[in-house]
Amino acid sequence: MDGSTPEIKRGRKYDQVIAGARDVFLAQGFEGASVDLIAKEANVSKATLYSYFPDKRILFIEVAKQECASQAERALQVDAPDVPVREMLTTTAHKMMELLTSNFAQRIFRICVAESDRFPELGREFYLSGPKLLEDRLSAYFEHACARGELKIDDIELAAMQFQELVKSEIFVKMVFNIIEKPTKAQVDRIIDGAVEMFLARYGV
Amino acid sequence: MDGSTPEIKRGRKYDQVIAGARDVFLAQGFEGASVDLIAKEANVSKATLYSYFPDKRILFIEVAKQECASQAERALQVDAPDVPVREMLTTTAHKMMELLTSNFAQRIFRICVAESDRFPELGREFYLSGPKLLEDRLSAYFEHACARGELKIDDIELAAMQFQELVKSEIFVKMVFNIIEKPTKAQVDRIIDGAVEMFLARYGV
DNA sequence: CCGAAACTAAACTGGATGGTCTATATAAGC
DNA sequence: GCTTATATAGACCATCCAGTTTAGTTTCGG
Repeated sequence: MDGSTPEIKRGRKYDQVIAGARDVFLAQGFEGASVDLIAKEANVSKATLYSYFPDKRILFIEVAKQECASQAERALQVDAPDVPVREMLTTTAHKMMELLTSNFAQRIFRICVAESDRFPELGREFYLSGPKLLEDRLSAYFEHACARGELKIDDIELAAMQFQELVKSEIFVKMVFNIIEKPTKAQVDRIIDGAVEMFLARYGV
Repeated sequence: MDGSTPEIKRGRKYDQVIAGARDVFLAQGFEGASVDLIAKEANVSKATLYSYFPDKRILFIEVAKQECASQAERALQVDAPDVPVREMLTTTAHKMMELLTSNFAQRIFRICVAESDRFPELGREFYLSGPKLLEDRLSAYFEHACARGELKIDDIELAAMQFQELVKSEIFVKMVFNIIEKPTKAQVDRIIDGAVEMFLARYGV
């Protein structure tokens, strides 16, 4: 989307390095990923890698930030403001669920949680490009819906967060902790219907 | 509580080892904690430590499991079945919030998330002694309240999970990702009141 | 086609760490 | 006081890994 990554770049194999690093970090986490493996995976020599990035940490946060930003944008679209509320909530919830249950989201979530002590800016990045982004989009929609008289909400931000949490409910937690592998369609529908119903009971007109 | 830990134990400095290991693992995670440091922290020689536990992994899951089990029991009490619903929801939410925002909970959550791939049983343990335990207790209460006619719930388990998620909403996430250090009283009240209100709007009579 | 810039493979350094081993010391029961 | 079980310090080993260096090779603009 932005054509060129600003700061530390130079040289033609930059993209290979990033791609290789992404794969390895995603699969193994920060500690687990060895620079040798990243270099091999990227089909690049270690020296080249180190000519781009002064050290492993910087490579890591570069990759992680990039990944957070790109993925969320893709998946967290919210319907146009004029779609009826129930429909909008349902489709948004399904999109969320798709993302939440993806292998990718699970992995990056785990890494961000684990490393957000060592890399404070990483936690922040994840939050902004995930939960916060969606909150903003939902808020914008809710604003319209309130104006239209379809919803009645005092604290719009709160409502947006609540909806997110309701959708995450159970399934995400169970997946993170390896209780289930993938939810069945029935499980998903139960959670989503429950979330929509609850939301409308509270904020519907 | 149980007097003696069953399997791998032998020798009189066992408790010291566990205590030292708990401190170090909690502060540093699995990889970050070196066995030398644990031994030093426990005032025990490395040889002694290895005479109790065949390796670091086993020491780790022993400690982690123990910690999951003990802490949750303490904090996740739910009011007696005859307390009015609104009151019960509010006090339970406050207890949850206390636990969720504690340094301890943050640390162990992070560790369990990070390591539940490497140690599948750990994730399971955490889930059972945390979210699942509370779900069961809430469910039991809700059952009574339904019978009493104070609530009307079809899917009680779902309701219990939903309430938990609503309480966790925003604050827990923000803390995990280092957006905020500790919530203010105002923030807490906003979330909890919002959760209770929403729950009652959906399931109140 | 030449020369600089980018890249490469692989050896190497230095440091950390899990786990073992040995030789010694304390403590308790007899 | 002697025996046995347990604990101790710390040296030691093998492994792994981040990061550097070197000596040689590819790529590509001019």
